[in-house]
Amino acid sequence: MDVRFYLPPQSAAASDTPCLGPSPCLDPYYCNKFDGDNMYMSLTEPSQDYVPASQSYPGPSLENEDFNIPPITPPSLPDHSLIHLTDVESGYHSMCHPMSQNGLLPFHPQNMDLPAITVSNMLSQDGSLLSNSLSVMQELRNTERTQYASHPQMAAMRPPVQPADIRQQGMMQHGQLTTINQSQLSTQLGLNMGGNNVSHNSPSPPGSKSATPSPSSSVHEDEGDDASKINGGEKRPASDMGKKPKTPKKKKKKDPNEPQKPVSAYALFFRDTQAAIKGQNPNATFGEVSKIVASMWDGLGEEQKQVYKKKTEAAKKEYLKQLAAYRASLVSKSYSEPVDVKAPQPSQMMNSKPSVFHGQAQAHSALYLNSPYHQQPGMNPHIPAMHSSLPRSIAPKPNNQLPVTVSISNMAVSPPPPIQISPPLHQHLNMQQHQNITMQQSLGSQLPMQVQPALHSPTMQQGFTLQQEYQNLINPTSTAAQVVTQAMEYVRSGCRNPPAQTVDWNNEYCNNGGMQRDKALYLT
DNA sequence: AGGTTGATTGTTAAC
DNA sequence: GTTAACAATCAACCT
Repeated sequence: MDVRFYLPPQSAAASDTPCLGPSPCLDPYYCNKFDGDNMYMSLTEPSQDYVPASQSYPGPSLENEDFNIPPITPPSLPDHSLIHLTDVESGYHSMCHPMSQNGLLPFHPQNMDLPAITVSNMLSQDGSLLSNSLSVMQELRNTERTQYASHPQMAAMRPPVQPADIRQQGMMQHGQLTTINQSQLSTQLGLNMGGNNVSHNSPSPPGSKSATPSPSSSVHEDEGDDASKINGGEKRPASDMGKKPKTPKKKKKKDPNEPQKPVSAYALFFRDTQAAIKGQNPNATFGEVSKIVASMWDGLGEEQKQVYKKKTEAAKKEYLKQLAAYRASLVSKSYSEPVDVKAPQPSQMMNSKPSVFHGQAQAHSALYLNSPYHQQPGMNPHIPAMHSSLPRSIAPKPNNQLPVTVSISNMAVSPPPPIQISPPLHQHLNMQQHQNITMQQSLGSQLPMQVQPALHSPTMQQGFTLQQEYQNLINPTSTAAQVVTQAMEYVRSGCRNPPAQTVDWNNEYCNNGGMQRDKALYLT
């Protein structure tokens, strides 16, 4: 019998993260504390800069992926000195992100018939950020139906049973679980549920096991191997258990440094909402949560959806910027690589995929127009082979459990290994340096490392580039401290007075940023 | 197809 | 041989 103890990737890092309560909390997700008066519930909120632990680390993907948006990491970091503050103590909690600092949720069981759980990242009806607080009236079990019974208005608002409702009904069969009253949830979220005030129970049968089955891994296996393993007594994939056969997913390998595509509006909504749902129903399965989120999304007002869509669009724009920088760095890398790599044989050059480079070069030709390198005929034939050697050898295998540098520069890239670059190649890096010139102007003094040879690594340069881009977005003239100050001012003002020239603080900080950093900190 | 989350498990590398 | 880290997979739903 093989007994495993699974330690979530975040946990190790979380152990030294101030998990905010009287006692240490090793679980970054369910960090519940009770200090006598307040119960703190940590709902670590996934965020855009959250890098999944199970991220693959493939070679550079140079295909024509024209849509990747990397995580955007706001420049400021949460002040963990405030983590113990309650709403009263930290005035702005109630205005914006009651738990954005650390994911802690003030919980006052003595004050309520219905304990409230506050969840961030929610939008108000008019599209502006509510305090991002979602006070979920946590119903005790079996209260859902009585809600409608005792509140005729709500009962009247209850829409005809919809498919999602049917699903929910099915989910309500179990009474053991904490009930989520979605109408109240929505109300607390400030979301216009469009009359879709359907209560959602997220039953998890007592003793229900994990939300998801654990199919056997199939890292190497083909479909045929699946059968053999299954027959060998291993756990059968859920797809074999009376469910529709699932098409085997074959994730293509991606460069870990490659900007990540922006997630859809729905995905953002899912991120924001699932934490609340899980907070209410820790035992809810993913499927149940997903259904609830979906029904909430259905009931979401168009304005609210638009807010999410705008965020997606903003992320898209940011992605395009970062993608350009990323691809530029790839090309720059490709120039530096050959130093230590044998020149490819002619046949290799023929077999290499010209599109790999050419596609990139074309896609970003504007970036390279000034590159002397590109003006040198006869150089291109080396490029494909250079790329072929790029992948993992250059990009260190990211380890999410390691203390990935928390610096802003790390938001999109992993710490690059020192790359030895011969002097001539530094010339070619000028291309990128040119791109980064603004970055260097403002960050140069702050980043003395910049002069170190290792930082000629395109990867690092890219990181700085992105950092600078982000900073420029916020306020081209701001220092990091000023940025933080602006953020704090904004938050204190209830997220209603975005500082001039700032990036969309609603999106980047008030709505997500704080939690993003919480998540990021857990990861570190 | 790929994104959301988290749990689980197989594989692999390191000791 | 043990252990830790990584990668893959699944759930329901949306884009």
